[in-house]
Amino acid sequence: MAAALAIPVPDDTRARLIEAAGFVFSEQGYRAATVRDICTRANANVAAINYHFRDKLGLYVEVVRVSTGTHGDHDLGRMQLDAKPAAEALRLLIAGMLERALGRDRAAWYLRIMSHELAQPSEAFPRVVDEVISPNYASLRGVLGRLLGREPGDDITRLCAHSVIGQVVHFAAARPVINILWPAMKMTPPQIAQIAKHIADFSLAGIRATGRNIVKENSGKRKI
Amino acid sequence: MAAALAIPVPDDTRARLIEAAGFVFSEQGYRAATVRDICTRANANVAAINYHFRDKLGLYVEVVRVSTGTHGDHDLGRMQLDAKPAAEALRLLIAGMLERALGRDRAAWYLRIMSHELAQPSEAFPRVVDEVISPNYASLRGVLGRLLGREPGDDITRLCAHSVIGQVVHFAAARPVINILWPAMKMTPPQIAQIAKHIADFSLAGIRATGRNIVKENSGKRKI
DNA sequence: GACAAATTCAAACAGGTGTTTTAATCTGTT
DNA sequence: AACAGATTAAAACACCTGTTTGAATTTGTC
Repeated sequence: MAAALAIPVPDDTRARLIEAAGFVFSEQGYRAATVRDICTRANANVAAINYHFRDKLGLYVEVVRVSTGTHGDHDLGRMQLDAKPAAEALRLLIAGMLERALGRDRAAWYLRIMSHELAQPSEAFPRVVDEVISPNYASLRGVLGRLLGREPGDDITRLCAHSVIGQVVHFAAARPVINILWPAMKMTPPQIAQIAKHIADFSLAGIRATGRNIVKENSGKRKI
Repeated sequence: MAAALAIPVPDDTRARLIEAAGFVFSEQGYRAATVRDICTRANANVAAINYHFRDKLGLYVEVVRVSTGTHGDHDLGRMQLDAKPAAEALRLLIAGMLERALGRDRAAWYLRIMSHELAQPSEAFPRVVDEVISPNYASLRGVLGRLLGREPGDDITRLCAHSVIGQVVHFAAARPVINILWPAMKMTPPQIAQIAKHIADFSLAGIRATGRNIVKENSGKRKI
């Protein structure tokens, strides 16, 4: 936590480029971001990107690698989700994703870049899905499977997983709209915690009801 | 309904441009779409856009205007939501949004363009929010307010509204990722109906639990 | 200090973008 | 048929994109 504040402006060009690129890519997405903008913010020459990362895409995958390596599924792994009650694990997962997504530091890059990939897949899309989205999706399905008493691969489990992801991603990605529609919502830390609590409460009720209804309707296994 | 199928390829250039632009804008967003691509699909000259709509932005706002005028909040108004039980109204709202968003015809433009605006606001963003998003947001909050026994402007009502919107938008916008993570989900009409039912069940349970929990925690009015 | 490698820099490149221009063509009216 | 206006067409425009070039500068090593 303190370390992030201790390295506001790295001294070597390569690190400065990653820092600036992480911000710009997470703000505008891969395609809309321009190398000139990134280089200006990094106090570097236009040719620096091509020298250090071969091309724009090379810089992008490096940013993705860095942001997931430091704050991605490794973090989720360290949470030791399996050792906790499923409901507690879900609350931690949601709060963790939301805080990272709405923060201003490097930890925020990861989910914002993902939401841009959702809206407009880049050339690195297959790789991003495989290395980042897929494992996190699996973790979430694991927790939800325990809550539902179903397999992680079950259709019901998957539907619930997407309901949770959709809420988190929406609060992270739709901030410009929310600022206009709901001016009182300033996304301050306590407000973020409140949102996380809401999503968790809302989702846990939805998950429990979904499990109950499905069982009620059809007491066997059900496929869509 | 039948009328939409009766006009697959309009004969005059202006209409063909709107048709092609609606598809391209909803697929790629305002910025990533190119006028040359649109004109090629419309069998029109590159200069046609500037002649008929002044510039690219003029064509865009016209597409937005058309898609909301024919299938936007007017449709929601025609649903006569107030005359129905709140839970029923919510189910209709969700199913309506999802079908329009995942369809292939002009009705799909509207929500897809909105999701692109969320990820990357265009120059027309304030206008789009005012004329399209805001009224639909109000309709949804009205229904949710009835379910929760709260004002449409209440913080709890707003949180629930965003939970519903987030789920719908996610299933509409994240289709490329879902195709990879969940190959069995082909988004066929029956599957879309199943998703709509899931979101409605999930959300109704979440809404009821949210109302209950808030009242339980604090029996007065509560502000975040 | 001298040399070689690594790094930075300004400039230019090729390709794509939205837009404008100017002439050609079509359309409807007298 | 002839004219005037509306529409289309090809070409060029100015600007921005990512990338490359080749020289200047810095850095590390003997």
